[in-house]
Amino acid sequence: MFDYRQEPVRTIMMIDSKSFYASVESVERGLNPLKSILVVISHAPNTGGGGLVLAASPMAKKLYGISNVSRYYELPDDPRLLKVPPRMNLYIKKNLEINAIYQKYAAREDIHVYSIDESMLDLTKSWHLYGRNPQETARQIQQEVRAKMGIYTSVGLGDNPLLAKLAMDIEAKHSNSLMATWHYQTIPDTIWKIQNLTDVWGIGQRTAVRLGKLGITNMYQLAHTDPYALQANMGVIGAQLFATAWGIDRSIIAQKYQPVSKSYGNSQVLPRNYDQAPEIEVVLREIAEQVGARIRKRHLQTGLVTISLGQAQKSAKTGRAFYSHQTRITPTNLNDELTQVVIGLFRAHWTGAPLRNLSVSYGELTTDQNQQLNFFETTQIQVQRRKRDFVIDRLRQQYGFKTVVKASSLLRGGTAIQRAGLVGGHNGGNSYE
DNA sequence: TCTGGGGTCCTAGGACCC
DNA sequence: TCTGGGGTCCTAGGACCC
Repeated sequence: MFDYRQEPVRTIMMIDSKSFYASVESVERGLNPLKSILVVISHAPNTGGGGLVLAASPMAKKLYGISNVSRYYELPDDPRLLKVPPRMNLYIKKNLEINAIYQKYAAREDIHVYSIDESMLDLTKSWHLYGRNPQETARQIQQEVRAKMGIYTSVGLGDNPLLAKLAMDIEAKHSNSLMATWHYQTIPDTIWKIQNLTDVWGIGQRTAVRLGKLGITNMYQLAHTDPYALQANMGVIGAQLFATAWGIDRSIIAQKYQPVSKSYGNSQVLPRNYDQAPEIEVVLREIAEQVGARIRKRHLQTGLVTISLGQAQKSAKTGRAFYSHQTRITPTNLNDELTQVVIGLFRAHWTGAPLRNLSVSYGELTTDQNQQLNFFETTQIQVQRRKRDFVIDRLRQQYGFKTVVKASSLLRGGTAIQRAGLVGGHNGGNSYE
């Protein structure tokens, strides 16, 4: 069907730090990450102490069937099981150290940090410097990370990024060697053997159901369906899925991924249902300013503000729990302007139904070389406001969030003070304000 | 499981323009 | 003026990933 001679053949390595958070916590305690029985569990202040398992060690998974979405109350009451709080800042630091090791093996532009525990390396030009074949080089990287960091890694090798990622997800993670290699030539024995569509990167529950309606329930069937019918049915996604089934991925790491963020946003689940506009607005202001600080730190301005409101219950009318609204604005990164837009969106669109989830996101980012002045206020006032925002940002970076707190955050409903020190909504681990 | 949190990409339909 | 046609921009929603 496909003439693979036309496809790019590279040596791509997808590396995943096994049970990363749990492994870091094990190593910090002098335990072997494969033998320890440990879970990292978040006590988010907003979920009433319910707690959510962010990571479980392999043995914890095996012995108790704990998964990464287990809740605190589902955990067994067994003293052998270590339950530890997350330290997000530590994981970020360890991730940087691991990637520094990778940089010995591949040039910076040939490394793509995919997530906090996954990186993709293009070793086409460099693998031969370290081993007689790519597998030997991969083994050496695994050993070095294990020796220096105590962390085990799963490695998928492939002729392109897609094959490497699938080799890692589907085979390497579950094999004893923690390594697997997938080539174009072995697709019938690898991709086409995948029975569960949702195991495949890019196919979630909804897509699996849609494919099921077309009579497609595994990867072999997907590869042997009529691609034109698929595309007619599912658009670009259909074409992409078909390519995936044949292991086709024409991207090259150095070209495909530009690390520039397109948007920044924060969201949070509220500690209870909020049904009063003033207390909802307090939290929206807090989030609006939190995201504002993030874009100011990167010297960006936003031209597109989006809020998303999650209801306590699905709407009887629409059947949905979430709705979002956005608006374009003259680019800014000033708190007063951002909060004004966010609150304006809220007041224009809130249905009045109780809310449990709030989010604010800033897109259309541009650099803030020059401040856009508006027509309604004097230049002096606007410049002062900008300075004030930056001064507060610096104080908080140095001395902690609570150094400067808005009076409104002390009102009923505010969550910012409680959440100070969280990283990605979880405990940063080195913040004792 | 949208009652964890932070992102990206795609699509349908409407507004608006010529 | 849903009965001409093409194009762009914008918004809201859906789906997926880690």
